Parts: sequence; C-alpha cells; structure tokens
Amino acid sequence: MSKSIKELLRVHKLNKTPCRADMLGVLIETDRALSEQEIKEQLAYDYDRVTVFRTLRTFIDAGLVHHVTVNMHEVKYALSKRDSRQNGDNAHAHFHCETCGQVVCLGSFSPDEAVIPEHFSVKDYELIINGLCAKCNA
Amino acid sequence: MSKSIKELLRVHKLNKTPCRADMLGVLIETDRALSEQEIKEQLAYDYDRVTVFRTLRTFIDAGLVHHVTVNMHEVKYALSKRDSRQNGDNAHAHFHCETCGQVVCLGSFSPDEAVIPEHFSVKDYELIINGLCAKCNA
DNA sequence: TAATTTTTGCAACAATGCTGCAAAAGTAAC
DNA sequence: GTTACTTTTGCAGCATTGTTGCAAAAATTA
Repeated sequence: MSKSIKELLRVHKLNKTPCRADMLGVLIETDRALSEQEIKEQLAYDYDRVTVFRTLRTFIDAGLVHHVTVNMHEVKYALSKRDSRQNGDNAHAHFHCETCGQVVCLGSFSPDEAVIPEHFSVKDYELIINGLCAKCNA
Repeated sequence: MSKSIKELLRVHKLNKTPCRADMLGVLIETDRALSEQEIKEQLAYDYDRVTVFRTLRTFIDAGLVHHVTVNMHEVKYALSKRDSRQNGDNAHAHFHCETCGQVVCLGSFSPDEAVIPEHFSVKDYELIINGLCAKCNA
C-alpha cells in the first residue's frame, strides 16, 4: 500500500512528504469523497490546517484528486481514477445521499447515460457545465 | 414589474417587505444566476448582510429561488421558473463560463438531453445527484 | 387602531479561505 | 554523507462567510 502511495506521488511529480503520504493513504483507503474535516480525522498525525488545505490544492492541481460540492457548501475530495489533466475524463457523476451525506464517485459519464447503483434512489440531480459562453468564446 | 413581484411573493405565501421586493426585483431582471455579492450591489438600498442572507434562504425554502455552486465555493442564486417544490422540476442544468464566471440556468433536463446554447463550448460538466443510498433507502 | 406575528438590524462568534514569512524537511550534486 | 538549493510546513494573522439570539421595527390581522 505504501508502495502505491510513493508511486502515485512520483507519477504526479510530487515530492514524498509525511503529510502527503498520510493524506493520500486516507484517500486511497476510501471509496467515497471525503470532506477536509473527515480527512483530518483519519490522519495519523495532526498537521497544520493550512498544510492540509494546501496539500489538497496541490493534489487537485496535479490531477490526483478531484472535488465535488454538495449542499451548497460541503466540499468533498476523492482520488481521481486516472490523471484528469491528461485524458478526456472531463466529466464526473457523483451520488450524494441526503440522509447520511455520503458522496460516492460514479466516475466518468455522458449526459445520456446516468449510472445509478442498485438500490440507490434519485431525488434530484444537478449538472454543472464548465466551459466558455458565446461572448468569451469569440 | 412591481406587480409581478407582489404576485410572486403572494403566490409563495411570503409577506411583502422592502428587502424581499428589492431582491426579487434584482433576480427578475437578470437571466443568470447571481452571487450574494452581486445581488447586494444591485439593490436599491443597503440591507443588513444577515437580512440578505436570510431572505435568500427564505426564497429557497419557498421554492422561489434555486442555487448552484461553481468553482468549489461560488454560490449563485437564480429565480426558479416554476415552483420546484410542487412539480417534477427536480433537475437543473447550469452553464458556467470559466472566463467571466457567468452562470446561466438552462432549466430542467434529463441526463440524456444536454442543451447547450449556440456558440457555447463545454469544457467539462459535473452532475450532482441527490437522493438516498442503498443503506439509507432500506 | 390595537394586538399579534413576522421581519429586520445589530452584536457577536465560529469556521473557513487565504497570505507571508521563517523554520524544517526534501532533493540533487559532489 | 555533506553541502547547496528547492520545496514544504507551521505559525501568526487577517478577511470573509455562515450563523445565532435578541430587541426594535414593520407588516398583518382583527
């Protein structure tokens, strides 16, 4: 397990540091998206809150992690399956449980194929499309 | 115009107050989603920030307004076309321009029909599905 | 107009996002 | 391994935002 952490960091051209390895370990061991708070609670050591904050940003910039926002303000982070900077993996579907707050990443999707896990029920969904409007596209 | 503000408030069972009428006026005159800050800047008078905050929440609770979050933390508010509490209008597609930050509401959608306005280009989209997971569904 | 309910403004606090800077740790070259 | 250089971390600290409680003001109802 420790080996793949090292590998992941190396592949993404990030130096290996205790905090990064620790955080990555937490994210690897979870199949769902975690809030900053949830990640902190699972870390082996207490790092400065700014460090955790910056590390998450580093991971995102490196394409190692992606984020979702549910309920207006709850930001959750999850390991990207593949390097989202390189390939066409530019769409994400996430399932958010309104009761327990759990967010699971459903991976890539096309607007015409919604993959809902069995026994999950959909109340509503929201599509956020990022791109350029007509004015900025000119 | 003032008449439709009054109407909207009445239909949603909300008392008419200067702040509400003012804010509703701003939202009606815009076809896109606005941040709390943008709304404040367009108001005729300066209301307490808590009042604006609470009024937005009141509007959302009443189904008069809905919200989108882009770029992790930017929350934007837009007038709902119909009362989203009553009918099946439980899905929203929003277009977010990464350059100017503009968010336009594309209205209701099904995952298999993505309606992108002409000359808009998509970089990526995100689908947030709210509902119940298997565990909470039991 | 009076009585009752609702809304607003203010004070205040917690949590979060973020920056600059110096210390510590990591990396590379010898 | 030691040295020199680069990167990361921790800390102090500030701005913004989300939120609550309460009393004053406004709106609604009778």
